Amino acid sequence: MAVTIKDVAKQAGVSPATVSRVIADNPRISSKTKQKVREVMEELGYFPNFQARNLVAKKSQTLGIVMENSATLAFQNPFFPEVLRGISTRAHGSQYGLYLSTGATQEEIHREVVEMAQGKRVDGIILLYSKIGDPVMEYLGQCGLPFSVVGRPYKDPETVSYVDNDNINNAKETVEYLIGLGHRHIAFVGGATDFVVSLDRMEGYRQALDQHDIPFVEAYAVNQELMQGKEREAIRQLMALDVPPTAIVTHDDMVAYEVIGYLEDLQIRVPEDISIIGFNNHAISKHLKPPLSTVDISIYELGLHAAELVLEKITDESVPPKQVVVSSRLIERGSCRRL
Amino acid sequence: MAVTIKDVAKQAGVSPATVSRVIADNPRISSKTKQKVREVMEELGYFPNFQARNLVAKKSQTLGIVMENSATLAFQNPFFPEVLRGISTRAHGSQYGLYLSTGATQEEIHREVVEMAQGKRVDGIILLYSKIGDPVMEYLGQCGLPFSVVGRPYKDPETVSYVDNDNINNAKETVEYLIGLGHRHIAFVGGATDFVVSLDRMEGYRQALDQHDIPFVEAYAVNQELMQGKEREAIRQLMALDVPPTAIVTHDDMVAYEVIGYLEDLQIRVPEDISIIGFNNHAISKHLKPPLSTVDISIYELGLHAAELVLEKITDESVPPKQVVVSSRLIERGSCRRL
DNA sequence: CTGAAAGCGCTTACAG
DNA sequence: CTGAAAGCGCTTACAG
Repeated sequence: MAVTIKDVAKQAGVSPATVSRVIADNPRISSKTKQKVREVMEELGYFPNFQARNLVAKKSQTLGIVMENSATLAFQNPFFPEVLRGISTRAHGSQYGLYLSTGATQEEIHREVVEMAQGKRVDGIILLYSKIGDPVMEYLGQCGLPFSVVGRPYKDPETVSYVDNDNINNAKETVEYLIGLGHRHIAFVGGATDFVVSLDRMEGYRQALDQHDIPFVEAYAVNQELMQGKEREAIRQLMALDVPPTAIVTHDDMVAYEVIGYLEDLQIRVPEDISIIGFNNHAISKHLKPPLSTVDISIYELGLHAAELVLEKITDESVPPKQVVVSSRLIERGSCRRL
Repeated sequence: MAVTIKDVAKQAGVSPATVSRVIADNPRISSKTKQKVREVMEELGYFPNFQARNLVAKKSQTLGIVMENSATLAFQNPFFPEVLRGISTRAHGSQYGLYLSTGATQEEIHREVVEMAQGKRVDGIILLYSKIGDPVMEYLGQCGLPFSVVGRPYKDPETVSYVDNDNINNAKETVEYLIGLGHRHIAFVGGATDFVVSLDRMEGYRQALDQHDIPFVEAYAVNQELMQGKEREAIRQLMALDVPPTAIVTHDDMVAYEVIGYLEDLQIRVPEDISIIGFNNHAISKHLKPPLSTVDISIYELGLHAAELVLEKITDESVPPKQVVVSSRLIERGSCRRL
């Protein structure tokens, strides 16, 4: 059996209550007693039982991390480890542990979150994505548990603490960068349209076109739903248009790599024949040929702030919801050319 | 306050013990009572408190994941999310949760592991790396907590449950593949030499050379310690040798990308002037130009088995240590050419 | 400055 | 088939 507070108490000739106070470094305990108890703890190899401690303290010193695991997408993308690194760093600084959701479907995730919250497994939750009509976000909003979101909530964003990039502006500036290079026929390959980030980037794309009096061409705007897994065919069709685009903005570097591959198969060269720009600045993007121009979104910072936001809420429930915008920057490399 | 077992008991007109038994689906409870209790649970929105339940059950239904976080390396590498996906899938299947270590230094990690184990925070641990003289592994071996390792332990491997690739053979076959293409001057860019996987791959490299009567050239074998962060310079020196290599094996795809970049700066083309092969088959490697030949090590499977192994140990402490070898395969793409 | 007692929310022999 | 009681390992008013 593991050594408990009672064993220490007996050995040190004090009461369990005193041992408990020594652990908490209660100032009302004499330093002699503290020292004695600490020696015994050392000697017996005592370690506090978290379950017991958390049960009475009504907290867990743990943050729940909820991610989209469906289709293994979140895991494939380097976004996840990097945001986790940010969260981990901040959580560790406040002695918080990390508990990961493992569910694959939306239902499983939802159930897990309810269990985490109701079962008092975690003191707060970080939601790593924001999608439209998400029951998980809905539940979090109601249940009262502190939480933060990476990404702007679709509904009532001002009522929740979240961290995000200015995705609309990012996309806008990205498109304007291409316009500045002389492009007028710019396509956009977006992500799943139930994610807010996808909507925002599409919105920025449209805004940029609008402001520069470039008509929005339906066929230039592609997204995951439209492609239905047939990315190759979608790109083929895009390039087979009467007026094919001279530049493509993709919502993620990984997608950019794929698109570049499809284009090559069509004997279309980047950047000679077409310019490509990505998003998220993966670690390998600079090693590509041509090196991929992209938008760095400071993923690590997103994680850091997400953790900071929940931790704030946990420390003081009454703190009003807070929104943090993390800066992004366009990184020019070799995948776009001036027309 | 959250609703407890007592509230349910009162409302249902039974004792708390009965409610507890209904939760556990104890067969000795009449189905009428069960139904009634379940209705009340539903009605009141009851959820069991994990802390309390775990305290008495002396288990946590949680697996601890311990990773190397130093220098942010583990996080950058796609290995981590993929192995986590495997673990997550298996753990979820057995209703186990995942608890992540957050420490950055070896000392912090060690302390965390001791806390996880002694504090009964987790029922078992998966160690995501194997290095020489690792105090964490040492501790795990002694403390009696079920654990498994991704990677062969350096000391007494037969006494611990681990999953690994046959790294020696992988490297050997990789080198032999290059020999088969007519290469005789083959360099090896390895990882940190305190990781067992690095040693193994180096060993396989030497074995292949030996068996084909190719002398081992000291200057051809580079590793992380030797380079000391000056990878570019190391590659320059390598190529400036009197007899420069005609092929380079790198211990990870990410390293291969970098090396390719440095080579290009030296006006050395891949695969025309030199062949390159990587390890671990990152998702983007196929999109590179040239597409990177590499060794796929079934990372997802590694995670799956690692979880399986701890879970086995947790279910039955007496089960003997088990070793699983996960298959790997060389993927020929465009980065190597026949001499 | 320290201890006895109650209690956190649950489970599980022990009775009946 | 069900309940009363003890207990998991800790913390924290309440006394003194």
